[in-house]
Amino acid sequence: MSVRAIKPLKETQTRILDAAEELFMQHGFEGASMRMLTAGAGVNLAAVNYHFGSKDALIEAVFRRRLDPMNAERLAALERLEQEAGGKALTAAAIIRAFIGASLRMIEDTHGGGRSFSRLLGRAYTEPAKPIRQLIGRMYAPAMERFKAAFVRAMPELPKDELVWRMHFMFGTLAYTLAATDTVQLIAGAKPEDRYDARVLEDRLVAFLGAGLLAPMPGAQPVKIAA
Amino acid sequence: MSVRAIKPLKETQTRILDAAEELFMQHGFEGASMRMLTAGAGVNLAAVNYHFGSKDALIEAVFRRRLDPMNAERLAALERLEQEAGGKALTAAAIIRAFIGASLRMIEDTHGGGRSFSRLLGRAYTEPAKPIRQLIGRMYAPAMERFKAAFVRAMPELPKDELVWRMHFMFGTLAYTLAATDTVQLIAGAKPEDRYDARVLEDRLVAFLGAGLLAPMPGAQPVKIAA
DNA sequence: CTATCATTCAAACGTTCGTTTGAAAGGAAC
DNA sequence: GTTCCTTTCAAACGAACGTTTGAATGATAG
Repeated sequence: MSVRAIKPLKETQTRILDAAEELFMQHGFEGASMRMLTAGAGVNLAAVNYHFGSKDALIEAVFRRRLDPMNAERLAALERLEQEAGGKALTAAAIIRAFIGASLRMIEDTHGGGRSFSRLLGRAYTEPAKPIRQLIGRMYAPAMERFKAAFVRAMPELPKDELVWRMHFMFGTLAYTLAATDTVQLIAGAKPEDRYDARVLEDRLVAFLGAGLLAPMPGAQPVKIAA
Repeated sequence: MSVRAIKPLKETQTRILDAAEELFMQHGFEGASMRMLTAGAGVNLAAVNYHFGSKDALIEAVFRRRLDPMNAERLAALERLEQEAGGKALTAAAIIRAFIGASLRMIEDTHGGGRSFSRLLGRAYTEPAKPIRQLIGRMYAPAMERFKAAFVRAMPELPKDELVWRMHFMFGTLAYTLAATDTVQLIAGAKPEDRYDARVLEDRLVAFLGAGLLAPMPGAQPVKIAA
């Protein structure tokens, strides 16, 4: 662990991670072969097994590199909001913004590779392979608990069952928006060029999700909420 | 094309399609091998290539079998609504219900295999493989055009750009809800047992999505809509 | 200069992949 | 009974997969 050991080691590992991010996004985890990955990174075929141990371990490393800081940023944003508010309740819209902001800012990170990762992340939620889903679930768990509690405080009159569902829906919207920036063009008229303006996208998402989260309860009269 | 030719042929093809639906859902398109698929269907390894030509053609057949009728059902529901309404404008909620109903009813079809397919469909939207995405897009195109027009009539004051985005969000919520009924459990407290009650789920989705679609425009004051 | 050690490299490992092949099976037509 | 034709079957195809190996490489420490 001398000076020598640090620089070239990190060099190679980083190049592999960057290439993996891009190629996993393009071809999926099974579709991107070791030969593809190492060729894309400009390293020897054996380098992934040497530095990470296996392909599965590489997949985990790809997620861990971005997801841990991203969730930390989320939590920091939420705590900043709560401190600024003193004891007062936050609005649902503000909490949503804290949650999705970290994801959306990554879309704009074109040269740092964040954009590839954000799309990859959007796809990972529906990945068939169980280990990957479990990994994602584990990495998100602490942040989700915190945000759920924040939403409960912001909307005390909304039943917990319903909140859980609506957070689920919110997550789906975000995941799909991240994943599909370049994929299925289901609706004619979508303009790809403004998809990557994170600020506009954030406003649109907050408007849509905020209204959805605060919607009147499904079955009952318009204002059953006031109990 | 005698009597003989029809019965056993459909038998084998159907068994392959059923097994493929289930196994593609569990392992993904690349993860489910031909040997897995044919073993699951109880047919010879060569049967897929004989009846469908290739694995890719099988994937297409799996989607086509369910998706074409599903979109036809969607369009029929919309037209029924419009006829019932006479010349009057439909509500956004009613249109949403017509759109998502066909998908949700499939979740409840446990013995017919529809449930496997609905989850598979949810995943296909974020599939890395381009041919699959293009296939899905092509199959949805006519229905999406129709529903977009219906939403425009129902919400004439909403700018078209914004509508396209909100339909995109709506689609994401639906796709994720279909795909994730058994996958990522991001939010603690979600109860799997009531996930498959399509009627309750439909009401919840309509409440959430209806509010989102009708949300005030993002940037401006609460009632910029009235222009 | 020599010894050490993390890293890179070309080559090969055994396995599994999707597909093809040619023969066997078996009912229908005459 | 023989011919025809669709379907099934066991076996094999070459290609690509993730991983392992043992020798070269090259910078560092004594």
